[in-house]
Amino acid sequence: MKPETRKDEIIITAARLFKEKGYSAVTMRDIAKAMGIKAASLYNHINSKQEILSNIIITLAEEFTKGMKIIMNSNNNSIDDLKNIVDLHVKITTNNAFGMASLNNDWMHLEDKLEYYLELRKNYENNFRQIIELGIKNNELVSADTNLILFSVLSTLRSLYIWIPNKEDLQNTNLASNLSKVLLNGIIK
Amino acid sequence: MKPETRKDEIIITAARLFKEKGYSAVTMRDIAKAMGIKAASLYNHINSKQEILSNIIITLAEEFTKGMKIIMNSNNNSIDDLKNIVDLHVKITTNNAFGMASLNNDWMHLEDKLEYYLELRKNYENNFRQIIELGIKNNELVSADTNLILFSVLSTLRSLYIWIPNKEDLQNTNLASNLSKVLLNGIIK
DNA sequence: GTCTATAAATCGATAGAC
DNA sequence: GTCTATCGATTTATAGAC
Repeated sequence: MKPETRKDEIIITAARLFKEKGYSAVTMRDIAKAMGIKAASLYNHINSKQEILSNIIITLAEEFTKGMKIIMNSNNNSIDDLKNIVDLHVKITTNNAFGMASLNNDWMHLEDKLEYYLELRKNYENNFRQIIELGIKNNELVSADTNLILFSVLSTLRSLYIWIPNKEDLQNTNLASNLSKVLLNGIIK
Repeated sequence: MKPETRKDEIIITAARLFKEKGYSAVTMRDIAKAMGIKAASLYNHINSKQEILSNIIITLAEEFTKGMKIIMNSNNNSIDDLKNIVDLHVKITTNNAFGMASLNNDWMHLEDKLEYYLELRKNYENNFRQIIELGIKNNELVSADTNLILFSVLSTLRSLYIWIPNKEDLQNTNLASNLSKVLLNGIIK
């Protein structure tokens, strides 16, 4: 996420602050101060605080939608589909960990784009669930409750934005493949 | 979490609203309105909005600390320790899912109690890590990266508050034991 | 224990100069 | 593209009547 326009710069700065304190607790003055300008100047590039949030979240939600579409259209087995989903989350989160915080925690503050976001999220979860169900049907996955598996795996993937920035803790090299192993095979020897 | 005093009632109402929109986006008027009174009346029972948040979060953090202490003092093997940790999270979250949202998402808005909270969380994670490390050392757990296992399991447990209230999705009966199976044994057949 | 009224600070956003 | 100045609305919290 390199800023190419002044608008991008605002969005990236805002995403970083939103991650620290959440959308509602960050003021336009906070964003401006972090950029070394005054709050009024922001409005020469964006129309509202809401537009910043909307841009952060919808951009990411559409990336996930696009990635999931490719996975659904492949002819892989369920295990490989799941590995590709892990890859997708690691890749998007590594590229924009700050924005992922807004996607996870501030989507309810969307206004115009709230319904659209909820639609994208619903479709994503339904596709994810479909992959799990097919895996169970084909005897590739254990026959545990589908929603329990979905919840367990997706919770970990959605929390990646908290851990990925700490490069000391989690070596990013092969993070996706190591995470897939833990999620798929468990942790018992 | 049954309200016994008027103060409890305020805290429980606030926790429900904090879960929906986050601490910063909920006003004292919102809380009062949900209780059918005026905002000024709240101050006859609590001293500040901050005190409400602090009460919600610290109560829960101390419950986890207490539960972890019991687990650490038991002489179980690592697998049973992990199962007991899952039980602990399911139990506390089932009892107070709304409050868990604040614990996870609004801890950074703590003021006086922020340091204390961070201390409790650090100790909890260190104990958790110790259990995992011992499990790896004793050949009970796979020798994956300790922090990766900690991250993966803890992320799922911390997200329980989102899913547990949807009783349709996740049957709460045996949730803890089914979740332990998925987390420990994975999902591959 | 709840109310009305209001203080003091801060919010998002706009107008207009440079 | 950034600034100063400011508007109107909203925030937490208090004072004092009932």
